[in-house]
Amino acid sequence: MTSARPYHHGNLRQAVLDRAAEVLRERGAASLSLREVTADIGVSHAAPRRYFADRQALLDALAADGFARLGLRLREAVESAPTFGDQVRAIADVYVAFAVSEANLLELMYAHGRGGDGPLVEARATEAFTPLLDVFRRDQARARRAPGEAERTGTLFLATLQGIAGLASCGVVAADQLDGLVDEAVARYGTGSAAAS
Amino acid sequence: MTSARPYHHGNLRQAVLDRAAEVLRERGAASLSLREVTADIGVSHAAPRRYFADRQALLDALAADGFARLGLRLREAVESAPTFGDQVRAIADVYVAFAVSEANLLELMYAHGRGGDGPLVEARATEAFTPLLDVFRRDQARARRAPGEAERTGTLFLATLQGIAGLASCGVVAADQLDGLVDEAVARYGTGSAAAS
DNA sequence: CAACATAGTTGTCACTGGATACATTGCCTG
DNA sequence: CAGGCAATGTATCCAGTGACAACTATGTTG
Repeated sequence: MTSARPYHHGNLRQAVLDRAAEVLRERGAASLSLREVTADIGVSHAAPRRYFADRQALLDALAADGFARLGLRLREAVESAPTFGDQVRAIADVYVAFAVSEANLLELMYAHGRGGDGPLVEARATEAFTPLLDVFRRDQARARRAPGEAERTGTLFLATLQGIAGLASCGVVAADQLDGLVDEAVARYGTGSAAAS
Repeated sequence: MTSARPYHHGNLRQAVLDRAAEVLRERGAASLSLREVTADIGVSHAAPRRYFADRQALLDALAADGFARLGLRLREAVESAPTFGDQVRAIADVYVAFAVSEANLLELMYAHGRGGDGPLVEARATEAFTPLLDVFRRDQARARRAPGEAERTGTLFLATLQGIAGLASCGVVAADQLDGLVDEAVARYGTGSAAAS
């Protein structure tokens, strides 16, 4: 292992993704340089080209991975919560935690939609939000509501969480206000049809 | 004073800002090149250095200007609406319209907070949102609520609007869902102290 | 072992942004 | 009104970056 690095890295694609994710988290997508990443890994500057056609492809992969991880966490959160209210609470906690700790990644994930080219990313995005919307769909099934209201409420809840996290990331919302905002959002959206009380 | 002299541009700073705003709107901050802007204006690429120390300074100025314009529109919206509900409605319309039509600018405005350096921008941001929060503060004054609740509700409303616009910009929310979401947000936050329901 | 496919390297080019030395203009003072 | 001087714009150079093409090392297979 201390011998000269083998010609074949063996897992270069993943190594590039890992290091790029670190840089992204620390300094943002704008200052993510392919050359720096390759230098850190210890390969030549053109090595990743085989796996990522260009810089944008690497960013796409990072965004897609981000959606996959976010979706997984949302799914786990929903599955581990018994009631609608608990699920809403768990979703809020998971989403805001993700959004705050990986603010740069989330920005990349969303900024990407405007770029236009990224069918994979878009698919991952809708897939990631499915568990969230399902929570509201199931709640709607228990009550009598206008069709489509679950999607609208769920999307509005998602938008609220995203907005909270965004304002927190950019400093408009102070850190000590964050929990209170999340609490209020959960209170407003988590009562659903069951807890009309 | 603004007479077109062959040598002294006379209004170079504003010309750079104007052209940069166009490029930002069309193609985003990432592909905003000082050289391209100066070429479009017809001066050399180093000319703006007198006014903008570097590229980031130009972006800062654009973001600050964006907050100023957004704040102005919010203020006008509030002043032209008589009741609390109307004001909330007007704020929502103005904010979402701004966020959708100037998505790249808004991204720059928010992304900036993370950059760290920008006291001016931060001041402009809080200033821009003052009219919005004031609307909720006045509503709170009419009702008896816990102190600070107005700020929290207002901030939550702002977060919701920002989230809606963000999801719409990146395609997670389709264009034909946008109005419905805004309507529901207004319904949820615009009833204020009057409708405790 | 020879031919081939795969994985990574080297070299190069175009472009971008920052820095600096220099030129031109117009004001300002003695 | 002449010479200095600051404001303004120009001409160049340098470093970093992404894209691309040609080359080389390694693994695989008949």
